[in-house]
Amino acid sequence: MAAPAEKHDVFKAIADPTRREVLRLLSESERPISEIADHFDMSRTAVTKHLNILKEAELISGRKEGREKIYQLHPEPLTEVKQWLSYYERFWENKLSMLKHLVEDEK
Amino acid sequence: MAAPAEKHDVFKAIADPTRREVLRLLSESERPISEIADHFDMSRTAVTKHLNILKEAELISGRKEGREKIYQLHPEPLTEVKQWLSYYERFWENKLSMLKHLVEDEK
DNA sequence: TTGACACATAACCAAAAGGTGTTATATTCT
DNA sequence: AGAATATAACACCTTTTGGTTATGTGTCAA
Repeated sequence: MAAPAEKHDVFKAIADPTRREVLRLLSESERPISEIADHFDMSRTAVTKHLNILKEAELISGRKEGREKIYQLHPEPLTEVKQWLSYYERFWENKLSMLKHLVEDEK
Repeated sequence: MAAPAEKHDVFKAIADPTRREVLRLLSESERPISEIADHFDMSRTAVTKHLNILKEAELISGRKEGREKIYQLHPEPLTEVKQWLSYYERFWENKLSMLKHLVEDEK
């Protein structure tokens, strides 16, 4: 049975600065956990927890390679955030929309 | 000490579904607290807490009008999220070599 | 095959988040 | 003035989050 798409939703996943930094690191290149942990002032176990949350949000995935586990970025779920955000873009891109949006039937 | 001891960042503010729903409600029109609370299955007190978090993130503002407090959307801080996202957009829009292996299609 | 390495997992803890109800204050309407 | 309404402020409870240390499992290399 397929994993539930959003056990951890993306918004929660990116809410934490540490996790955002992890995503940035992985956007540069895939890395093993130890290399990721070196960038933070916390234990490797704590980093692993963050990685698991990101993995449940399907923002990263890990493959085993020998005794290392290499994590890599999966940016697709971020489209959900982008779509959510696009609804609000009109409010700052054209100021007049504060009146306009009243006529829209959203949802 | 101009900086508030606990400035809620935007990412944290939008991480909660209830708060995102509040933003959506306020995007339709400004509303008093009681009207917002009617949309949720929780106490008005709990809603007020969410409003305060949104206010600290400067996503909403409230003005007193008689005995009511009217809350209004301020979408500007969302630009921070948009900018953060734009860094990752290229990863799914331009198919950079690093992410070649990502062949998942969208729903 | 023994020992060091890389990671996972479990047990535990403190603090923050998210909820409740009650009381207090300010405003409006008779 | 007094009653009703809207919100703020306060105290408290429970769950989640983010971290720790300790221990276990699989892999590589001498």
